[in-house]
Amino acid sequence: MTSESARREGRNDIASMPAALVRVPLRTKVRRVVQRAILQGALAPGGDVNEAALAAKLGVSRTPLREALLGLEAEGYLESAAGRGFSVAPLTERDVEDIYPVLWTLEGLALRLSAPPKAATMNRLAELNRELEGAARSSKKALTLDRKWHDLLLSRCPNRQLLQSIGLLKDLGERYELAYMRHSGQVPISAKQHRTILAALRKGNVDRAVQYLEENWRVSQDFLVPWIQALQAPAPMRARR
Amino acid sequence: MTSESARREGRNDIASMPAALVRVPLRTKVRRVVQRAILQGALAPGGDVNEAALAAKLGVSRTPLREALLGLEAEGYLESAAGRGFSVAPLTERDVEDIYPVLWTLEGLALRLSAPPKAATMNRLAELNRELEGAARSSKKALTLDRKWHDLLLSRCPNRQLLQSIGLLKDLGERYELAYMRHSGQVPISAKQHRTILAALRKGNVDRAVQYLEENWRVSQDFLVPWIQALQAPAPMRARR
DNA sequence: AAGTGCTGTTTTGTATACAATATTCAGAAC
DNA sequence: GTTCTGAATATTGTATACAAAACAGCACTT
Repeated sequence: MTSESARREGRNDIASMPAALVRVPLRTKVRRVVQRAILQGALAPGGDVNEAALAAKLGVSRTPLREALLGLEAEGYLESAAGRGFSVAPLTERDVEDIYPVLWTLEGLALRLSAPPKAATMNRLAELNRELEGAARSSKKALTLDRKWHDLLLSRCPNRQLLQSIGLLKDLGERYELAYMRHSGQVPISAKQHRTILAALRKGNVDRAVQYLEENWRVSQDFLVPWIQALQAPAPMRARR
Repeated sequence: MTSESARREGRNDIASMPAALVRVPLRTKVRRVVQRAILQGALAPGGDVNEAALAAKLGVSRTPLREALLGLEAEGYLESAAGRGFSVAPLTERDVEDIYPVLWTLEGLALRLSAPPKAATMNRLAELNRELEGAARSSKKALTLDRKWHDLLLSRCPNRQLLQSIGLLKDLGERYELAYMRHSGQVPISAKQHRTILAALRKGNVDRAVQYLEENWRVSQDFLVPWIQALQAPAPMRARR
């Protein structure tokens, strides 16, 4: 519409130009880097963050670093105590038990709100799932594929707020999944649930699909909880600091 | 436990002392102030935020102010475009339609996860609701009471992550409700739904209670959507900037 | 009159400086 | 040897400084 009227009047259509020449603030880049460092465990859970040292390592000043850290704190990757700076949020059983129920509930809502997926999407979902089954159970690629699958599943959900919340929670969960992967060499993926979800959707049975979606996430939780319990039990000797 | 062993050894029990002498960072105080300014409309929706001016007005430097602004951006009160700073998030129909469904879904989950409320809590809820019915329909106090009621309803939910998300969403919603109040002199409260929720809970019918909870929030949404539509429709002449 | 290019001013984004609080560690007291 | 104390050090929280954009105005062209 814009473009048509513009063309009609002999002007160029600015609105539909290729790219908006993005200027990414330093704080944003820094944040991505630090977030990856946390996800990959390079910054150990529970460990303190030394601002000056980290800023130096990244080659930036403390200002954009702090802004990045504050953002990561808001998302739950970091904690901060007044006067003693930031520390990496520890991996806790409680967090796992808190995060996943919210996650599956929100994904369920998102699925309910979504327009029925197009046939092409359904096929792509099935294809992705086959890839997933083929991928090594131990590979990080499996996690990426799983994430892609879920994102595609919800791609027609019109509720932005919802999708954003879901994304944040998934990232938080991924932190645990990655840690689990590094520890056990495995990764909690369930291509089986994906198939049942798709089958239910093909029949137009959204309730069923939502139910399987919940089961899908529960698989992850059931992998993680015993692992993290074991992880935290063996060190009861040292008093807390 | 700590206190007993401490007393036995003749030391004072530091751990159970009255207060932890809280040192609140400036960024936190500033954030509260700015958040209130946004909620009360003192910072107009869509308007730009001039950092230097605001910092001067608050009597602080730009650093803690910026940290506060970034936090408020993460929560959805502000937006920021690279290179041109912060602006107050506009009030949009879309936001209302996005926020409330997530809100009632999460509150429903929280209610399901909660242990059955004690008798004393039930009585207090009923009492609060009577107060609410008594409060002027137009008063801000009604909003406060409503908030209190919901918080108490979910007070036994063990999922922190969930409660935090709910709190954030409620604050966002409150921004619309306050704006609506300032505009129309009324406030979307439904003490009726509260009664039905309590009745369902008394019968142990959580499903029913969750259903009424959804209706409760839908009342707010149904108040806000037409209002905001009317609010935005009258100005279609001016091209967007 | 609408558009263009220049110039001075604002405003943001980042870096640095400084003050106050935490932490550390050597030595004293027990 | 352990626990306390206090000076030395490190680290955070906030303020200020600076550089690079963005913005606003204005003469100039057409």
